[in-house]
Amino acid sequence: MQNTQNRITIKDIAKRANVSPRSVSLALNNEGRLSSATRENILKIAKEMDYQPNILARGLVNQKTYMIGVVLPYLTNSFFTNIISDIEERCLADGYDILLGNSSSTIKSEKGSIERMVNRRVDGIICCPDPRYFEFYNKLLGTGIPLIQIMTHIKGIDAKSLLVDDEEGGFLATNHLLELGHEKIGFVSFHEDYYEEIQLRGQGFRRALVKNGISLDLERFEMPSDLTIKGGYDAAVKLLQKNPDITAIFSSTDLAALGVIEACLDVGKRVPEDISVVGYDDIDFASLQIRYPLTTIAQPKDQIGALAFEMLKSLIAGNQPESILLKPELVVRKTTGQK
Amino acid sequence: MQNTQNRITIKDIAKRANVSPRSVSLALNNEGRLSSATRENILKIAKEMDYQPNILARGLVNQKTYMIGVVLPYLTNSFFTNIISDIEERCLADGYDILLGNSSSTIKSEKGSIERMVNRRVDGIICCPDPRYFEFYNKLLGTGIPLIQIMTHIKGIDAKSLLVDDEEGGFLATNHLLELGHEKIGFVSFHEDYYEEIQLRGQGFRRALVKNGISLDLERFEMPSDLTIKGGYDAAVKLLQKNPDITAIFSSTDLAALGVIEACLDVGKRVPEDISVVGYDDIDFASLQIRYPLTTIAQPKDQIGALAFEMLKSLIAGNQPESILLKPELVVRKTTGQK
DNA sequence: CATATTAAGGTAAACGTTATACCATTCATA
DNA sequence: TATGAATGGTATAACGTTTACCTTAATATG
Repeated sequence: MQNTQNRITIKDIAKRANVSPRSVSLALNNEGRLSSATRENILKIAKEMDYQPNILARGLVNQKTYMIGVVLPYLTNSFFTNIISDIEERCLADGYDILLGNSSSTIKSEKGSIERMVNRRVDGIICCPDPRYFEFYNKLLGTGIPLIQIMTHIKGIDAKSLLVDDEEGGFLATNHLLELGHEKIGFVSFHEDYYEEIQLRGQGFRRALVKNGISLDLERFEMPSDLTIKGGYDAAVKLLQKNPDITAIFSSTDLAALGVIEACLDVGKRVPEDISVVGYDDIDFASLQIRYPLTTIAQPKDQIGALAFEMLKSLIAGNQPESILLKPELVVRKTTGQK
Repeated sequence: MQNTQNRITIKDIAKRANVSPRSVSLALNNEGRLSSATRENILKIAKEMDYQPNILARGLVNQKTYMIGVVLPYLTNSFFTNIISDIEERCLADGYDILLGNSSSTIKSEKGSIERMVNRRVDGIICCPDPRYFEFYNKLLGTGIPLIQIMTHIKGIDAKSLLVDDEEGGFLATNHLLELGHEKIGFVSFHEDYYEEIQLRGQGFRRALVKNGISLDLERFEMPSDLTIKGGYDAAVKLLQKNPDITAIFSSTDLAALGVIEACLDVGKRVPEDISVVGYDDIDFASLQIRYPLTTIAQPKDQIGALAFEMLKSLIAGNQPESILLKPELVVRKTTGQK
């Protein structure tokens, strides 16, 4: 099948309307000085011929594509797809489109995605940068492309960020457990240290302990993990072995929390009667769990997409938006209870 | 901040290399007859200047954008995001990018998304069309744009489709229950009839009954629902009221199945000891359920994205790929058991 | 009535590529 | 020694818009 797409151009309309291409352009964009008679005639003909503007050509001369790049990890993670969905909604309203990129698999894919978007001359980029690529992003920003980093950020690069206060989140989670009377609390942390944000959750954990005058031997109560389900499971098993008197566990992600709960149940502990579990992220399935809907820290995900787009738009318009730090919220469901 | 993006063009390189722009183009695309000396020199300079091709300009002259549009409903549904993720992976390998569209909210958004993509001159579209928009799609296809419909299809339009055999899926689910000895089986159906695919699940359900010589009063055993969690919950409550002797329920989606299970547990039935539940889709949280991992029908989601892209590529290349009907699979987990 | 102003629209050049067509050389061949 | 092919390159015109800069005619101004 030949692609015989609608190739009506502005010139075709011009010919039919007996005017110059310029007049057609003016009429279509409702600009300039044209008699309303010609203007209306042109618009009528354009409609008749089912004219569709070629946005490429327009972009070429305007130096503006009305496309933004969105590069997030884990396109299958509902947390990120919620954000994309929100951004998309905002984009539409402003005539922007989203060029999608996935940074999850490899270094190559994150840098590759961004480079492709630059080549496509997107007007700006929203991304969740891997903190290890300082050099790359630093150079990228040197070219002046508007970029907003969300959820994570790279220290020292010249880009505004939209973050959620992970330290506060860690504090909220832990404080909730303390208020329920728990004192022996396990913490499932992340085994890599380059993501500052996730480490901050641990700082919040520690601050809450200190504030409540509780001192724990962190060598025993903190267990690093890759934060997958299996990772959470293994971490919980070890925590319970080391500390049989544990009555609560705070997991750095919901996914790992799932594993934690499985592990607790498998060793015969009831949740939350014998052991309370708090997750982090409020990922979709946290609320969708049958019988074990997860108590967790919710990121304000319904704001993130929209705010990020606003910031980017402002940047594109030449302004200097401020970085934003959003506050997380505790969502109490059924996996935590009184000690 | 001014956007001072990298605006090195082919002409800048030409000047530095003392050759014509044409030669630069040839060198960069590794075409034509150029002495290896000049070719290498050009490439070297291009690299030094950190040249990035302008894909817009290229697309304008080639009449090819190397972008494809992907328009799916529910960007937040992991089933669809898995597909997008797979398509994206394939795209990359072939130098394509994805322009994202969401058709979930309104008619306007589905048609709007597609129209925007056409204006952007995408090389092709993968979509999940709403069967009610026959006219729109029919006209669209008249323009010759390559389009592949996945998961759903519109009867009578000239577009190839990639579908999964929902009738077979319904059969598999029901047959599984019958093999476990269940005879009084409830069925949660979809309350709208325009999605032929979902109705087919019901046909498979009925075929399995007939094949096993079981006759049920479908007035009593089939319950229409909107297939949300709440819808599933309500449907199950009604089914159990009408038929206290029910020992199994087949739900047209996993989401509704979640509600079904909640309802069963709430009226004091154990799952699967007292009542077995089968879902449909194998959505992420089906396997992520703590204690209630769902027995369900899995769509071959790891194939769909890749196959759809291959079909589209073939179409773009001017070939006529065949429509494909994939087979679903039964995944037995923990919500079904012997009667 | 001469001149300035303005309304309405045209011409042609951009934007950054690639494609078509053509022009020089050089070198082997009859 | 013409002739033809191979080699290495260039000039120019697209692609579909927008825009800077003209032109013309009509109207206003004094």
